[in-house]
Amino acid sequence: MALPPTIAELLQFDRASEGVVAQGWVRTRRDSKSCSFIELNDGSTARGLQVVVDAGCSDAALMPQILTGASLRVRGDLIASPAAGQRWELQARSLEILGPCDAAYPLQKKGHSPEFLRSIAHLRPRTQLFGNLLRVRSRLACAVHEFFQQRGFHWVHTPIITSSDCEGAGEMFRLTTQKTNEVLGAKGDFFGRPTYLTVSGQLQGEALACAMGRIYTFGPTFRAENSNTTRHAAEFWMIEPEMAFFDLEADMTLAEEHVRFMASHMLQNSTAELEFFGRFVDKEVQARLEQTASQRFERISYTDAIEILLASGRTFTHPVVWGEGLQTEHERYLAEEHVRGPVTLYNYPRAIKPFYMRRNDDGKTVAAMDLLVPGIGEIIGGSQREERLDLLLEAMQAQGLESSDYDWYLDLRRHGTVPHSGYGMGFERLLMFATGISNIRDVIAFARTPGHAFT
RNA sequence: UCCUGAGUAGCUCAGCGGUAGAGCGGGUGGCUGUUAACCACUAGGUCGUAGGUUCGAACCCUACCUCAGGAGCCA
Repeated sequence: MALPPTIAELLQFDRASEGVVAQGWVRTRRDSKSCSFIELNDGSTARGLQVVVDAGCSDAALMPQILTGASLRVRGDLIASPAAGQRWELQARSLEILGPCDAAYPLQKKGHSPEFLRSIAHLRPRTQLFGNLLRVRSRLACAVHEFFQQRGFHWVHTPIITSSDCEGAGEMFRLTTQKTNEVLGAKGDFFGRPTYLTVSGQLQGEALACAMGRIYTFGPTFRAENSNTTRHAAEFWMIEPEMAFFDLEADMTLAEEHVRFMASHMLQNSTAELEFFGRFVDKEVQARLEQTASQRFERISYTDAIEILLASGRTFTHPVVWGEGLQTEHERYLAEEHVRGPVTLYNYPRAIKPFYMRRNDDGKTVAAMDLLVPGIGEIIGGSQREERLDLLLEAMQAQGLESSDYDWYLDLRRHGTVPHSGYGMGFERLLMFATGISNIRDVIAFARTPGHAFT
């Protein structure tokens, strides 16, 4: 038995066709003396199907009940549209209301504010904005796999439940079956030790890379930071490649190729969605993607970046000092004004970076890199990992970490250690870059941020 | 968590000391192969909550709640 066709499939027909069935939700209805026009959408495509119901149609009497939001099944003939605006339209023979929709339906034909749409997360997927976003999200997720699969990477699955309480990436959500007053990780607790939701699959990813060569993870990640910004969520999807025999140079090259690949993919495969985002969300989005897809990325060492900032003649709110982290205003200046495009910063001071990053020969810096894009800021953060046991132990000690907590991780350096590198890319941040949507809460269907875990 | 701003009709907002308004959406009628259609009429609001100032508060003051933007942290 054939699958019911989507509207996207109907619109791709190359000839008129009698007796087709279309199903979907009503976006708008317009009445004329001789007929009514219904725009029907089923999520398969940005443009809906125009259904024409002649006044003489046996089901024309249903028209007053066909309000925005109602779900319909329409049988009719797909014909070339005599009017401008669409190639095909469906001349209805019969209509069936699958689910009526009353006047309390909150979505209208007009645009809504993102804040209002967030309050109806279960209905906002029916808007054009979210339909377009969710289709892009799906395609770009596949594109991530294409990118890595073409380059000999293996997709691995690192655990979501983790027992290392210090993966070096922020506050963690505790996971327990204990009742309120019992101790996390006590004897009766499920795992018999404290467990958390993962903040990064990197450490396990290193173990897998030191066997499989090139691997990547792509899955949910959890951070319990009380961050209230347009770029942070408590639950987000992260892509973390980890490569044996890659130094920082190769790591940066891969990261740049990755961003460029995603930009090209968006331009080639999501043209209808991109046009929508360019019209209603961000006029610059297409130009930015084209620039990213074609331009060579700049690379600037941290030390040179400090020089550039000092020479800029700008007064920044936060002082520019070698050894301090770069503030958002500094990163914005570098990406948006100095380079005017994507830029990779590398070789950061040792003191401000985690223990696992590889110490450079100067003794002062580590082989770390951040890839910044205009408008979003950091989209990728990565490093070459410290593969030398003695230096790794030294770095752990300097940061007050207990080496016995990382025994299995240190073991990788004891048994056939190799130079290796990796990075993390925030998938939602990539989507923000690809669509121009400026708030992370609007690129994930059901966003989790501090105080918000509804739906 | 800190700083700033905002909460008025289902939605987007105007009103900023003197009897609550518009557009959209809903209803009714009209017009038109329409394209976020158009025209007329109509229903719809304890002005975030609780106090206070005043003859009188949506408007001024205080506290709280909620939301947004910026910062920190980062992906």
